[in-house]
Amino acid sequence: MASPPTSPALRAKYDRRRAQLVLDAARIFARSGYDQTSIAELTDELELASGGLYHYFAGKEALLIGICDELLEPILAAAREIAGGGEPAAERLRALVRVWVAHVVVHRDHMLVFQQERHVIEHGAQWKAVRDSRKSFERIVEELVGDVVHAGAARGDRRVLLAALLGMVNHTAQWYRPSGRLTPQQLADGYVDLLVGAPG
Amino acid sequence: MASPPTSPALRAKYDRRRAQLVLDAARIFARSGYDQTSIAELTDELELASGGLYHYFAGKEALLIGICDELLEPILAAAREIAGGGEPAAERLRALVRVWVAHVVVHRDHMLVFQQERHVIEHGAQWKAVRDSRKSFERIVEELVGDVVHAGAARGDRRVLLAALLGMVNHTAQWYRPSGRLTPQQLADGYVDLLVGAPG
DNA sequence: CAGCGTACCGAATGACCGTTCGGAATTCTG
DNA sequence: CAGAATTCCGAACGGTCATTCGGTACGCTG
Repeated sequence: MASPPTSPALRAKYDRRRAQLVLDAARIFARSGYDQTSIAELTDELELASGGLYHYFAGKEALLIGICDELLEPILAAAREIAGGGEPAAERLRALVRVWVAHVVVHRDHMLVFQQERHVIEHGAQWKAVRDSRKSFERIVEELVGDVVHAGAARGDRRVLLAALLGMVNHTAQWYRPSGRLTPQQLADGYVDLLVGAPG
Repeated sequence: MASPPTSPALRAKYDRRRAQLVLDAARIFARSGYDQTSIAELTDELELASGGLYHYFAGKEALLIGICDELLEPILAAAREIAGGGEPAAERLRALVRVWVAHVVVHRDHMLVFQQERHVIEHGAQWKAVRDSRKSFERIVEELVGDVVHAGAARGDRRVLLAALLGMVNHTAQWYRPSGRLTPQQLADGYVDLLVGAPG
């Protein structure tokens, strides 16, 4: 991999190009699989020669790390902000699930790749940062669910509620299509209503 | 791949050996990834020379098909039986989720491999049978959820309920460990209680 | 405009991988 | 026990893959 440009203007352009490549790669990997997609196929679709890719990434795995970073970092920051607010726990939970579901819907490709390559992420040495981000996010959700339970607003065991919530939202990437009739917010509210008690 | 033995006694032994290999392969693939695991690594752990594997399987992909079959066929049969019973819809749903969660817990490795290789299964030509099984199962769940909604026992939109249920149960494979404090049945009941209305 | 950093190219390379196959060893069968 | 079927071996093969690197063209900077 070449070093990024030194001048700030060129550096910004380099970063933008790099981020776009990550975005496109996520789409391709989500459709065809990370391992099953060769560098040749990938660069064909990216309209880049195989060597050109290595101008931006140290290797194929660096692309994967880029995809995970684009996925995890924004939602982790949003979650910290929302969970730390002063509103009642049930309201914070609803707000978090709303932005979370919206994030999953927008980053569907990233999610699919992330889930596909779960075992690499869980075991590889250079994946610690990604694992930590994921764990931090889940801990925020866990605490928030605990708060809701403690406030008496929840409908079940906190471990079950947490597992159910993580499952519902993560699974959304597998089936949700923006062309459907449910908006992300309706979906998020539907999920939260299952957890916190509301009229059937 | 060699033909299976003709004599019934030997055929049974052959089938048992084959099933055991599928089981062990599921564990190895779940841990290390289907694509990232070479035949050499796989056969090392199976304590079988690389050539020996091809006595039982036409190729690496046949192993994957075996894993999916072991996963889908029993639960599909059970689902048909339960969903077709005469009990009230909510009871049938609870019964189904109980055996489903138990099945997921026992076949955790199969589930992880199945989810990992989602895109292969969704797109490959020789995967139609597996896709159909999966689709059949989900349709049974979908109809049963619809029945529960129709009976007035459910707590939300039927599309949301279906997505939530599929998400919760499938996601269980990602985190559940038999050494934990929740039994599969407690977990299943917890999931169902979220959907059908019960005291908070 | 000079020259230099940046962006990209694409053939070459070496490693690895799934599969094959001839044969050895073992187990069944009559 | 003889012959046949079965089970397994493991080196060899052809193909594919990620990565490298010397080189070219472009565009920014001074």
